[in-house]
Amino acid sequence: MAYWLMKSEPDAFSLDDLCSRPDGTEPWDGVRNYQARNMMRDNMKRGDKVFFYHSSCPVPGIAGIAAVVKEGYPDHSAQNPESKYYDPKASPENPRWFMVDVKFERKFPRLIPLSELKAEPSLAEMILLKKGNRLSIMPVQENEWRQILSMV
DNA sequence: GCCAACGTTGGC
DNA sequence: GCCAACGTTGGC
Repeated sequence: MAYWLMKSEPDAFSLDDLCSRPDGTEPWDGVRNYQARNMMRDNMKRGDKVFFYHSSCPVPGIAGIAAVVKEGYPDHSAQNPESKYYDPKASPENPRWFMVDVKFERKFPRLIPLSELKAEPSLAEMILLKKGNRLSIMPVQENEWRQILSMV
């Protein structure tokens, strides 16, 4: 089992939104970055755990945990001209973009702010904290996962 | 709203 | 294949 971190803007889709979905499940559509796509298409497996990160908000940070419940499949929003995620280069033969389904697992009693993650020496190697990183989906090491859980 | 950092596009 | 221009991300 692997660990991941997925970013979402809470104004658009928050951990609470995920929790209130039927079955607590949501397709992670709209990712239009090849590195992130490849992770969803090739690497994220059913049962993997995900930190749900809130970005572009007053206090960015980790809000809780979700799990991968459906492995990579075509992101059909890319083929829907009505969708804001429409990509004219996507087709049934070449879907181009992929997504996974994630399911709500747990909301932390408090959000773990980015500032605390930055201040924790043992997290110095986290991809999230690397200068210039813009990935919206990234792997998390097991020791990083455990460290962050201890900060909840 | 600013801006650093990075990704993508497209002319050549 | 190079690289300048442009677009996006996301913290601050």
